[in-house]
Amino acid sequence: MPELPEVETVVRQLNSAIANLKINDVQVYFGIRNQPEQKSFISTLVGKTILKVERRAKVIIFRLSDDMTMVAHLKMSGKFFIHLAEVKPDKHTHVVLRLDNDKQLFWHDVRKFGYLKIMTNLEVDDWFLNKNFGPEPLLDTFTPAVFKRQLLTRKNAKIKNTLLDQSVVAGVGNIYDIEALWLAKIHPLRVINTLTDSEIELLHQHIVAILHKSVAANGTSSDDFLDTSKKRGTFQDELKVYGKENTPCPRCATIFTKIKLNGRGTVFCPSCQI
DNA sequence: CGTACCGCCTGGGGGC
DNA sequence: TGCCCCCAGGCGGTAC
Repeated sequence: MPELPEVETVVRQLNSAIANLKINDVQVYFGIRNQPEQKSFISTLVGKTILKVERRAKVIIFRLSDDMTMVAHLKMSGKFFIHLAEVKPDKHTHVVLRLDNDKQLFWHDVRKFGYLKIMTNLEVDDWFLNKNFGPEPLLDTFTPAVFKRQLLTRKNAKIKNTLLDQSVVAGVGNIYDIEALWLAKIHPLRVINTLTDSEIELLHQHIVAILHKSVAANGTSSDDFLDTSKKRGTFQDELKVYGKENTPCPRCATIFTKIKLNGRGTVFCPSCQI
């Protein structure tokens, strides 16, 4: 489940591998979510140059020539692969871009939740405004005070749910949410209103630290995340809580509990997360 | 308005 | 071996 570190890993690789390459041909093997006009999808892309690749929240942004932009969301299982010209698509490859230098960019998505969408640069600005994404947690401007202000926009909600709200903080998903709460010793059901300033500061510190560490490890491949070369990240080796229900807490040896919160598996220590 | 929760989609794993 | 059911979850849409 790609979150900020996994998306950042993909964006860096895309940017170094395909920036400044021209799109010479486009094949679509499956209808693209949010982009029903398949003909215009293809005709808009062909002939454009990929100027650079960026990230905002968990969205991948391909800046194209002629003031156009393609955005992509990996959702659960979306992947970009960079292949040489002779590699053939498999049953889950939905789009292939043939690029300069005999490179191909594959859009691959088993569960089909992800999307690609093409807009003009004017449209994409509006699209992002409408998303109302919160602050980027890896920027210096994401201070404890900013974090507190963002949290207080949802003062009666549970902290576990609130960290997943992309308008509060951009880029946190279920894995880093669970891990950061354990590191900060905060129970996932705590209501925002009840958090002390020192708890908020501690949580802020752990969110920033874990995201940085995971980016350095090329993300978490506890499920099926792969980078653009089909390589796994390594941060799953450093997870303390996610996927470890019914095993002892490394801090206090109490057996981890698992509950479901808004349909998401939530593992925590019932003893030292208060 | 704030908050909670369904459903999209598929492969993998457990139970029998 | 095979069948069935459940699980994973980001987030848009919707209900309350």
